[in-house]
Amino acid sequence: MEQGLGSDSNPSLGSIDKSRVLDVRPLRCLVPVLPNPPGMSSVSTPQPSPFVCVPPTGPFPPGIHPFYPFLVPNDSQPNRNPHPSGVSNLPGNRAFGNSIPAPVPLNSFRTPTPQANGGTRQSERGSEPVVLDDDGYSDSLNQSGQHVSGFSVHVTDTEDASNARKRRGRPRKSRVGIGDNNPGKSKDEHGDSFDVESLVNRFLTSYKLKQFGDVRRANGDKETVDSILLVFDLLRRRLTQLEEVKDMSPGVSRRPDLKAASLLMTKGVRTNNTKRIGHVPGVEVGDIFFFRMELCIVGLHTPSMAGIDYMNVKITVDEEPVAVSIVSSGGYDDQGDDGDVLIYSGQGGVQRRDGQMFDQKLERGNLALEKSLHRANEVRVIRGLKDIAGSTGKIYVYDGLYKIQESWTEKNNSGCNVFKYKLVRVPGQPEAFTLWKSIQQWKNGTAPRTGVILPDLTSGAETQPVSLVNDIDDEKGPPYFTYIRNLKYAKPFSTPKSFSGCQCIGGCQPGISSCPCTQRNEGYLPYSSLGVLLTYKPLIYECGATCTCPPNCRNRMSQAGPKVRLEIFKTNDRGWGLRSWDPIRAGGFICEYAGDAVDTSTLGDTGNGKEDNYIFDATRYYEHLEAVHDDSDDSTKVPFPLVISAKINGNEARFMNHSCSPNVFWKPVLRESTNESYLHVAFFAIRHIPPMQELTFDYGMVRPEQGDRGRKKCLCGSMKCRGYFYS
DNA sequence: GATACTTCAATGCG
DNA sequence: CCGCATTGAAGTAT
Repeated sequence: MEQGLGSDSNPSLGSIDKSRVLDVRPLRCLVPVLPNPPGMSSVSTPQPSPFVCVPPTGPFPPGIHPFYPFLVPNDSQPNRNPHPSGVSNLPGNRAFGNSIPAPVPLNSFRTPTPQANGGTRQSERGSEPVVLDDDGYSDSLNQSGQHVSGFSVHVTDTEDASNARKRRGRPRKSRVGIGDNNPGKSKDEHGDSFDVESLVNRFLTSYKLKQFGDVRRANGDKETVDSILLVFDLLRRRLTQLEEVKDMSPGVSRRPDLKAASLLMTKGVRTNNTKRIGHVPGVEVGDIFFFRMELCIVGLHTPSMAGIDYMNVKITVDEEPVAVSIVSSGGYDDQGDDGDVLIYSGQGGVQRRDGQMFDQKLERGNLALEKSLHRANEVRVIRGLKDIAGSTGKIYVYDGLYKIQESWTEKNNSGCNVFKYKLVRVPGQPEAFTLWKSIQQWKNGTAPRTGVILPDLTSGAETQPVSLVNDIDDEKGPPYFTYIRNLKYAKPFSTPKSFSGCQCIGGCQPGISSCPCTQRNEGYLPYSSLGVLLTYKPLIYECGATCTCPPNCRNRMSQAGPKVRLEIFKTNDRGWGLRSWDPIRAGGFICEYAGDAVDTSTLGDTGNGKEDNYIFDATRYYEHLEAVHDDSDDSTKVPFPLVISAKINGNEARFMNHSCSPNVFWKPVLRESTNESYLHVAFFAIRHIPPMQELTFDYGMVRPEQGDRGRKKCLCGSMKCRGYFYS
């Protein structure tokens, strides 16, 4: 099938377009020279360049297009390349046979600690030294050891802020005040701009992103990356909620993702701003994303649409483009089913207006990939997959570093030349994309999940099975308990005045102001259509027994049970734990805490008697995980006396372990009917959670009057670990 | 420095 | 559930 035209790996093919092949011809052994990487001059680490400066010498070899400014150095060049992996005999160099000296990878900035990405996913430690001030802000240190801080949001001289000024001066359709022709003005009349602007500021304060120096913008760390992604998605969800109640005026597209990113970027809130080859600090192999803009604001892949990201690297006098990352998500005819191998198509060759095809050219990203091939540089690979949960939309998986092994051109269906690049994953990295493939096989039955003790703990009670797995030792399972779907009450939590419920046909919809359930939630539905939490309110009002809407109403999210495929598994050192085969996006519903509601008036008597390790206590002190809530209703911060025991009856939530750096939080949910109302506890993802990452939440601190009962040593291993927790 | 151009998005409609 | 048109924003190139 494949034409193999102009293939480096198939030089024997005769009838090919020679002129085209010429352009693809490998660059010959360029010696990397990197005295001072661009963009780093002001903040560079005081580290001498390991590279040797070799000026261009000699004539161009015959056949080499003069496009390349470099020449073949003589063979006595010293090789002080610090890169660990010896690079030689790359198939891509076959066209030049054995006379090619080993290509030397071009390093730009070294990721401060490659370990941050090479270690296990469990590690939550940051990759850069961070110093805590008195004020608690984690500022980086500059070269002379001084704190770099004092970034003022409105007036700075940073590149980002000046860009922001430029943008502000020019009217843009995408500004947040929808339909507002004077962005930044008339905030009184356009409530949205004011609300959103103050909301952003509140987020930035809460997540310590206001003190945001150039250093932190240039180089990220885990905490910074997490915070930025967190704020991005909180903003995006709130904007979604605000927009979905409005009528769609034709010609205006709803892009909360772009708006959220734009709001952050105009304030200079982004990180890993300086491009680099190799890993990006704060982003781990296996991390997942749901929007291209997320990749952009954390510096993993900066183009908002294009598939190839590259940077110009200075070699003596000239510059040379080198690829830093690619996104493979189905836009072209890539082949990546082999897991660790990816055949990536070059860019271009299609007119976006009319879809007309033509030959791809060796320019831009294609040229950068070609250079990276002959430099033997590593390229970050992000794999885009279809999001199974939401039929629309994609998931982007950071699959780590690859090396380009060879390149060639092919004819596509229209007979036009397309560049192809064969990338092979650098060994020794944590499993990422291949794990997704394994899970897919577990699901469709083509490969067994090892260590399964019980395929479905719920016995079909839930729409998704919950399996019990132990693939590390002989333990046959936790002590016996009865699976129940919901929290059980001996008596109603409270009796409301009178709540007749809604009559929404086909489920509650946004923007229906007459819906009593919408009214209870102050005008907005608390969940998106995909089951993602949109509201910041401290209490969610779901539809209850007297509502006539169907069970799949989106305001019955926690009643419907888990939508992700959960697994109870044996951990290394913390007993049994909970994790998900499916990715969970930030704000995504996971499950409720089922069990028996404990009569708190008698808790003191019974609690001392026997050990109960399956207690959920909502009366404890919990840190503000979201750190924000609408200031309109402080009154609804309910200190409700709910205690649940899941010792005898319970669901998968009873296996969720504690962590001082959790990825899950809980929120109270009220389900009301005419005469009774019941309070429940629902769990949601704090951030995007990749498959098979353990789900944990903060068990909270007991109040002083509760004593030290249940205090245990914490093994969560996070950087912020308190050292203990209360079971 | 402004402006044009390119681009493996994301959405909503028919 | 798809194909299609539409609106987009960042970064690079001019």
